[in-house]
Order: sequence, then C-alpha cells, then structure tokens
Amino acid sequence: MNKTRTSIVDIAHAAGVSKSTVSLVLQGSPLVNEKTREKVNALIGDLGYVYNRGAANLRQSKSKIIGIVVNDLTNSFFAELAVGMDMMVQSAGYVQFLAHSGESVDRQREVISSMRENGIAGLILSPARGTEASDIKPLADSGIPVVLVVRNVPGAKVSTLLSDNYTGAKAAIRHLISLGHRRIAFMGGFVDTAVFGERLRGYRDALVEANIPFNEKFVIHSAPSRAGGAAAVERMMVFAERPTSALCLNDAVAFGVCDGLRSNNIEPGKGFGVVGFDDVIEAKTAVPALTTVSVDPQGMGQRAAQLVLKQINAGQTDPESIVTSVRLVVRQSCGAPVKQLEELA
Amino acid sequence: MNKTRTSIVDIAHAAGVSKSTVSLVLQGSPLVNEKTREKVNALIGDLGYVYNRGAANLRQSKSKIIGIVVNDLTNSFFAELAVGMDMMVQSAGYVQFLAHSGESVDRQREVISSMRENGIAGLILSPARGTEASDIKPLADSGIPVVLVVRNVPGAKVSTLLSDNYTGAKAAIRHLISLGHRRIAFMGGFVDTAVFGERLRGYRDALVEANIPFNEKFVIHSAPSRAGGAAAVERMMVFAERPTSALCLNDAVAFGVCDGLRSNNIEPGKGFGVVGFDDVIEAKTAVPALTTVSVDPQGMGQRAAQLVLKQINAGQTDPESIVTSVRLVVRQSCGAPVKQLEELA
DNA sequence: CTGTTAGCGCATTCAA
DNA sequence: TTGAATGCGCTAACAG
Repeated sequence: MNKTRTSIVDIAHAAGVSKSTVSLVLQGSPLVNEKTREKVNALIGDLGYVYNRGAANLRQSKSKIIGIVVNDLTNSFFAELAVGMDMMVQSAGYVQFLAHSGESVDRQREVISSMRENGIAGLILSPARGTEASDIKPLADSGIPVVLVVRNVPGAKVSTLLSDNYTGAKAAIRHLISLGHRRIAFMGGFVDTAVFGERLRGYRDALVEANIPFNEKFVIHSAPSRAGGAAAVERMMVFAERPTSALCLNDAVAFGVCDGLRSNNIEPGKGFGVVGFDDVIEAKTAVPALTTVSVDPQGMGQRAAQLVLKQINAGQTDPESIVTSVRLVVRQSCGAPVKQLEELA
Repeated sequence: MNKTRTSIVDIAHAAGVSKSTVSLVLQGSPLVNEKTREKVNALIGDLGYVYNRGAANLRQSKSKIIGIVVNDLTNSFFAELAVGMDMMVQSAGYVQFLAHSGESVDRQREVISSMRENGIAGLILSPARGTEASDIKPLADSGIPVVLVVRNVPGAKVSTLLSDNYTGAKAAIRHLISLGHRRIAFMGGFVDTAVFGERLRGYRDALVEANIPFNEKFVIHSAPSRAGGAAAVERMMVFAERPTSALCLNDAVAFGVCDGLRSNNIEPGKGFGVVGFDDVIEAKTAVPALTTVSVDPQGMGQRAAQLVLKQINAGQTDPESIVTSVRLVVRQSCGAPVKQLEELA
C-alpha cells in the first residue's frame, strides 16, 4: 500500500544508527557489532524493507542483469535453450531480461537497445536470420560481453557457440557401424554450404576410420527438404548394391527419406536405418520416430550463460571471435530406433 | 571501450547547455528550441550516448519492467504464453524479466523476491503447483499489480485469468451436433474435480439447448488418463445403442479413446468423432490427429499483459480477486477432423 | 526557452 | 565500530 518504499534511512532511523551501518549489515560485512546487526535485521523484517538494487546498480555503475534474446521461443529447442540459461543465470544471482525477436532483425535491434538502456551486464543472443555484425558492434564496443548461440554472425568479433557438425556426423556413422551397417549413404544437401561440408567430412572420416572405403556414389545430393529426401531415395533404389542405412543432412530430409522408403514398401528403422540431424526442429513434432543427432539445448544454454558470466567477472569482452563447438549426441527419439543389420527385413 | 558511459552532463557540456535542457530533449519536450534540439541530438549520436533508464527509474521511483514467471517454459503451451506476453509488453515500451520456476515454489519465491528488489512495475505469474496466497501477498500489498494465469491460487486477492471450461464444453458439443451427431458421450474423469463438473455442465446444457435428452449412461467415468480413455471405450462397446462421438475430459483421455477405438477396428475421426480438451499439452506432439477444445495461449498471454499494464497505469491493484475466463475454441489439429455423421463408416 | 537546485536509494571514502 | 559527506545519472520544480 505504501506509495514510497521504505529505504535504508528509514530503518537506520528506526534502529538509531546511520544508513552506512545499515548498508554494511546488508552486505554482510564482518566489521559491524553483532547486536547492531541483529537489531537492524529485525527492523528490516518487520518494516518490510526491500533492497533497491536499482539504486545500488546506479551507484556502482554495474548490474546483475543479463539480457537474453531468442529468435523463436515458440520453437521448443529455443525454449529449452532459454531454460538452460535461466538455470545458470539464476544460480549466479543474476536476473534476466528475456525477449523474443520472432526472427525480426528490427525487433531484435529495438530489444537490444532497450536492454542496453536498462543496463545489462552481458548479452546472450540467438540471432535472428539476417543479423549483421553492426547490430552487435556498439554493444561489444562499449565493453558489454556478448555471446552468440546457435547461429553465427559473420564478422562479429564475439564468442559464439555452435554445434560441432563434424563430430556429430562421426558419432552418427559410428552408431550405424556399431549396429552392423557397412553400406551407409549420405543424403540431402549440396556442396555449397558450410554445414554440408562439415557433416560430409565427418561422415567420410568415420567410414575411413572403420576401414570402410568411401564410396562417392553413396553421397546422394538433393534439396535439403522433405521432398528432396524422398527424391534421394528414388535415386538410391536403382543401385545394384543398395545402402542399408543413411545419414541425412537434416531432419526434414530424413522425414522425406522415410516417405520415400514407405512408398517403396520399406519400413524406416526396420528395413533401412535413418539418422537425421535435428535442425528443422519445427518438424520434430510431426514424425517423432527417428534417430537423430542433436545438441542438448539446455546444456548449450548453460554453457552460453557460463561464458557471459565468466566474461563479466573477468571484466573483459573477448578481443577476438571465439567459436566454441557444442558436442552433438546421437539420440533415440521415441519410436523405432535403427535396428541391428541382421534384424533388417 | 569507455569504462564510464557518457551521461547527459557530458553531452550538455559539449553542446554548451545545461543538463536539464538535454533531459528535456530526451523526453521530446516541445518547449525547447529547435536549433538546440538538433545540436543536442547530433551530439547524442556521435558521442554514443545511451540513456540510463536505471537512473531515471530511481529518480521517478517507478520502472518500465514487468516480471513474468512461468512454471514450465519447456512446455510449449507456456512458451507460447510467454511469447504473447512479450508482444504486449514490448509494444508498450516495457521490458520483461522472465524466469522459469520449474514447478518449484522455492525457486519461484526466490525469483519473485529478486524481481521485487529490481523494481518491477507489475508481475504476471503462472504459479507453480503448491503456490500459496502468502507467496504473493507481500507483493500485492506493496501496491504492485499481480496477475495470475492458467492456474488459480486459492485465497489470493489478485486478478486471475483462467479458461472457461463451461463454454468450451458447450462449443465442443455444438460442434458435434452441427456435424449431425446426436448420441454423444462424455468420457473420462470423476465427479470430484471442479474441472470435471464445469465441463460436464457445459456438455449437458448444450445437449438440452439442442433438445437432445441428457442420457446419464453416456457419461462414462474413468481415470483421466490415456488408459482410462481406452477403458471407457470398452465399456461403451457393449451398449445396445452406441454413441457416435464423444467429448473427452482431456486430451490424454482422448488419445486413450482413439486407442480403444482402434483395437475395436474403428478408425477415430472417421468411424467415431473424438473431441478432447487440450490440457495435457505434453501429449499433443505425440498424436496430433485430433479435434480439440483449447485456449489460444498467445492470446491469453496478451490479455494477461494488457491486464497488468492497465493496472499499472491506473496506479492501483485490484482490491478484490477478479477471475476472468478466457474463451476456449474448437480447433482442428492437423489430421482427421470429426466427420459429418453421414460419412461415418 | 534555459539554467539552478535538490534529491531518488544506495555504496564508498574518510574521520571520529 | 560507526557517522558524515559525496556522487552515480537522471527528473522535477522553480526561477530567470
């Protein structure tokens, strides 16, 4: 009901001490008399005093607020990411401004500037598509640590957390090999993207590592879409010696591959092993019966939060862009996992 | 790089005016000379000045920050809710502290108190299970508007946004009637919960409204679970005159009903109309082929945000608890909708 | 139209 | 061990 919150002077007055003494009590300083401390704490309790962190922030010109802007909270991947960040941020005694950019760079810009005005100590950004280095440069230049997650921003000289496509692809192939597969295809995508290159390299290296010769024919290019996946299967069907499983560029392709298999009367998972990267997460809800290679979003969120916190405490933003990769793991979604080769129909 | 942000005095000095003048420019006050304004704005631009909202907040002892705490951001329903709030909050020029309580009342308490210290102007809370009125009382008493969403907190005298089960059930039954159904069952649940009572009442009233006699036998009690739904179907199968469709207490039951139907060789949607309330949202991703009655989470979030904002502007928190119901709408999820009666097999 | 003065609530020297 | 004085960056009267 009180229009004006009670402040340290109020309780100082009530306790018959000066406000500096109260301030010391609040900070748990050891150099204050035990009896005074108790009296003050008692007053704090029943006067309903609440610490005004804003005033403290102003005085010390630093804050315990972290800005987090996510491009699509609706996407469960990013929601989990946010939850992971939340855990670290809270347990470090910080609070977070969290905003949703909805893939709009304009909105993102507004939100970031608003956060800046509000004095954030650091920013974690999962950039909207089309974000440019200039969008984050002013922040970084003013000494506020910025960490990018999930997506890269070319030219931005800030720490970035991306998934490790190479190792992920390797893990997927090892998984298939461990199940007995030896003729493994790589489906979807074209050579022009970085992601394709990294994943294909992982695919090839894992094969070589297992003494399975790399077969150019088994890399079946197609559009990185559901339709593309189905098309890739059709092209595979004419092979004399067909693969028994495939790693797909992403989950959209993987779903398409399942479509294509079914229309050839092959049951995915049972008749043919399918593993996809978990990129097009929107689709995940539609066809859950798939083995995927994916990053643990909560873990990634936690790492991102740790990174900013570290930089905040070090009082220094990274001088150069540092790309850190997050491990990808093979996960069985609910539904039919890839079977041992011998069990295939 | 600057350790100390440039402030209004800096740009006042550079422009050769006083800081109050700069302040007026910042607020877009009309009572400042056009030329002075331009000069100031120019300086603001190239000195890289950023407004310190924290200082302003301190001075005016009010803020443009809204606290939002959600019990489970991982659940896409709540994520959408948060996005809806985000939209309103941002477009009203506010920023939001958003935290995830993970259904922990302890964590929720910590988070709320932290937000309070940081000077939020209002709070939107989707309470963790077990939240008590005492958890929000201090906040409300200190004059900070609180709005509860999705779940009720008994005894809390604050505005609360809940879904309108009665009208939702009515809408569902009207929908089925409009498709030609006349023998409609109500499946799942027991009489001891409020939700069951409200939905059953809507079911009955909608039937009566359409001059369809209410048939006690068609209310088939069962556990409010997937297994319960399947069991309900089994009990229905022995009826001489079987229903042609059913409204289910929630989506878990609805999925169970689909299970039960299939094991009796009836195709849900085609052979029998199934409508479920969209409660157990976690399950939604698993079996999307269902017609559901549900609240639009983004819309609910927007309404919640509007409510707090209104109360903030009115400078007054609701003296009494006000429960507002959010309309439930019948939605066709992707997949087979309920068919016209004549089309049933 | 613009400058002066006086705090908002707190932390931080420096004395006492 | 505690108190007095000072200022963080800003707004709000009130003068000029």
